Amino acid sequence: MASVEFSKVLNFFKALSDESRLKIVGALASNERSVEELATLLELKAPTVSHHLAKLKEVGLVDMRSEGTTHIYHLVMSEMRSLAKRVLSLDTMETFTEEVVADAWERKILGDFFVGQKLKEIPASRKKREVVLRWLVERFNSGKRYTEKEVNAIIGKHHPDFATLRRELICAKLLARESGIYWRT
Amino acid sequence: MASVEFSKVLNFFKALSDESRLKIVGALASNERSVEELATLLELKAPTVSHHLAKLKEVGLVDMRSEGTTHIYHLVMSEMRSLAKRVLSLDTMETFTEEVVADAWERKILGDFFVGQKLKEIPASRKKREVVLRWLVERFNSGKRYTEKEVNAIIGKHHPDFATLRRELICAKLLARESGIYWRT
DNA sequence: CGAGTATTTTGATATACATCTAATTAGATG
DNA sequence: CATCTAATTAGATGTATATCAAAATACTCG
Repeated sequence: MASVEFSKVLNFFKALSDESRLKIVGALASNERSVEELATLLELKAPTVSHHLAKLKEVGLVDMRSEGTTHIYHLVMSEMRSLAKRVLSLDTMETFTEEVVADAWERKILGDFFVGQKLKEIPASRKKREVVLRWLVERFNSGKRYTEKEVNAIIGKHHPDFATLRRELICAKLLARESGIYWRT
Repeated sequence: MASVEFSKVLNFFKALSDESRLKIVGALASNERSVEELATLLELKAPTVSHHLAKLKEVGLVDMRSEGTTHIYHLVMSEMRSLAKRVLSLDTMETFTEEVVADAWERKILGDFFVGQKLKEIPASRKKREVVLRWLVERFNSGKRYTEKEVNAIIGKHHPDFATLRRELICAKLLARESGIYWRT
């Protein structure tokens, strides 16, 4: 379900969505610093800072080197940049909700409004109506030309009010008409 | 305390640090969508989605237009880009922990280890010792040259173990020495 | 090895907030 | 105006997690 890319970006945001952690990153931006040092700067206890640093380390935004018993943390700018760059990309974001799911809505609507081939009623909302219309227009062959009678017959198989639906199809630019002849756009 | 810049960036991260909201952004990346549509896509109830959209709108990442009773939301890419760009900047981050606070740590150490002008003990940790040494070197005039006896006397006013401290000052490159003569670097 | 210091881990507490249902508001339709 | 649909708001509940104190671990030095 959730791609690895998605989790990575989500964890990046989670890591930086805390006031203390963002301040830690700020403090490390100018200098590497020890835990106690950060605790003093942020007016927090050492265990709290340690906890935050662990989270930042988990997503690779900071790293540590030991000097005696002192642990000195520093930013990993490459990771910072790489993640921020990814966020900038529309392409990346689009993958967050997979295309498969993209039709879930339409399928639901069709399920709601159809019993077999019969349209129960014409949806009131424009969005839903559009889904039904796109389904309807599939009953027509691309390229083929239809008289109004033929159009009415085809639509009529699915709902009695063929006139309204025909008009809607034109309005939605799914069908085109010229001097009594209809065709798919 | 917290600059407006800081809050802006923090709220940006907070807004995107939730799985559902990140998916919403993903869904809106390819298309504008209604509340109900998003609810179907994410398998959430409409009120939940509404709640998330309100948060995203608050930070300016999405905006809305009404069409009948339907509210259609869309991404505000300019805001997205502007905020993400800001995050990339080291300069921005450095302002998160203000410079004023930057000395808090050093002041605390000095308070901990000094009683008046007297150094209670030489800090064991390198970091703390360095702070004390930087304070000590301030007792010397820049440019002036000192004999070892003079150096010992000055340091001796603050702590009996002038020999250790003198060596440390050299080692930390705060004082320089050549043929028995010392000066500030 | 024993004492001291820096850090981390553990456990407890409190707050923030994602989610849901139910109730309300607002627009459209007949 | 009554009704229907879409959205939002209010209220309730459960989960996640920031924080701290206390205990455990790791390293240094005499």
